Amino acid sequence: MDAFFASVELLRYPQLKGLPLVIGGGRRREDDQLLTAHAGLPLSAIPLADFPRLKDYAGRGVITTATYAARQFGVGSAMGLMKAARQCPDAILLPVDFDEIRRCSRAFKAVIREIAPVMEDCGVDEVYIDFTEVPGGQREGGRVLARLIQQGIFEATGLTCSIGVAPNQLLAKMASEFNKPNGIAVLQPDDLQRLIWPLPCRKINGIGPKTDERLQSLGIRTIGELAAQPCQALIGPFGRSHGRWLHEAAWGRDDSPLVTHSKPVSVSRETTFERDLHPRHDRAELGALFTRLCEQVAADLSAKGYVGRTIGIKLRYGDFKSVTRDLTVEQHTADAREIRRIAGQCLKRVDLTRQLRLLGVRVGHLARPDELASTPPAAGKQPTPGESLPLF
DNA sequence: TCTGGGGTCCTTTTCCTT
DNA sequence: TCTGAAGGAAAAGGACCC
Repeated sequence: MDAFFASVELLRYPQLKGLPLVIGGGRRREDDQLLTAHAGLPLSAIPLADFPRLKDYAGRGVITTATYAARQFGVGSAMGLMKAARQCPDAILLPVDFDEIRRCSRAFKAVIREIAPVMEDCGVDEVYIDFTEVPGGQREGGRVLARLIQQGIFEATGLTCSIGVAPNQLLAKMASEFNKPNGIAVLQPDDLQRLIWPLPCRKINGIGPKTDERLQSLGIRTIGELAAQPCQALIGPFGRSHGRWLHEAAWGRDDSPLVTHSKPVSVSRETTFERDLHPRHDRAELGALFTRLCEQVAADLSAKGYVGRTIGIKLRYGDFKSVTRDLTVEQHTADAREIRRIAGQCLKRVDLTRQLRLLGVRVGHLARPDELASTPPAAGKQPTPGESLPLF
């Protein structure tokens, strides 16, 4: 029996379709002022007229998502807000409503689990589902079950979604793009040459801008052209592992199983400043931000029930170059002051003479506190005793 | 000119131990 | 005691995803 997978993607804010509207990444000071002015109201209850237009907004950020009306002006996900403002100055700029997104995310996953319990969670708005063992999962090649799921999600959340059904995850993901925003596409194994090969390589989940650029420089633009390359010809420029993967992907082959249970690898918080800050001249401001990031990471760890022993920092300089430093210690922790202390040690190993645009704090090597009770402390570097002078 | 935030995974380099 | 090889863990960077 074939395995069937479906990739479901929620289309956010469909109730606002028709309006040129974008959702901005991150929470800005203006958003907080707006929310304060409408104290107690959920975002959805604030009149649209009260939100700023892109042309009135001057600041850093990117677009998280945009309605189709806004996309007609050439704005779309991941575009800088400044650039978007030039393309579509009258678009309305909404802040991200994290609470609402989390609520919808939980609701739509609950609907799916009820119908098809073997599910891989891929973020707030995407999942893979194994149809194989679901009664009736094979009817009309999976279309019947997909329709049932679509309907259930709409009833629970008022949101539409697109679903792709295919013999594996790689193809299901691509199929889900075929009939956006509210469609179902069923891909059979012999559809590969007709429907997949004409697509640009970038459509393969895992081929990003860098790999695409290198493929283009080799004269490879479509998935079909990639498939026509002997595997050996790809191993040369891309290495054994990546080259083989590219070849397999072009032929629609993917035997990766669904990951139904996973534990987090790391927890982090980072923030881009409204203006670049200098470690010396803006020391007080940076110090407060640094402490707050550590407190947030500690709170996130506690909320999730984890402790970690690799503490790291991330800096982005004014020229957008990033560096990271981390330190693994013996004792796991979720304590904000301890994280702050170890992250402070990491700070001593980076160049602090240049303007910074971003600062982040990360904790990895996670474990549950009850897992540690029975195991001896792991090896790691002991923090130097006696240090603690804050750099910011 | 512009480029968020929170993640995962992979590769390469570095450092330490045997 | 010195040296080199080998292997593992940690560190750092980069690509990618939603």
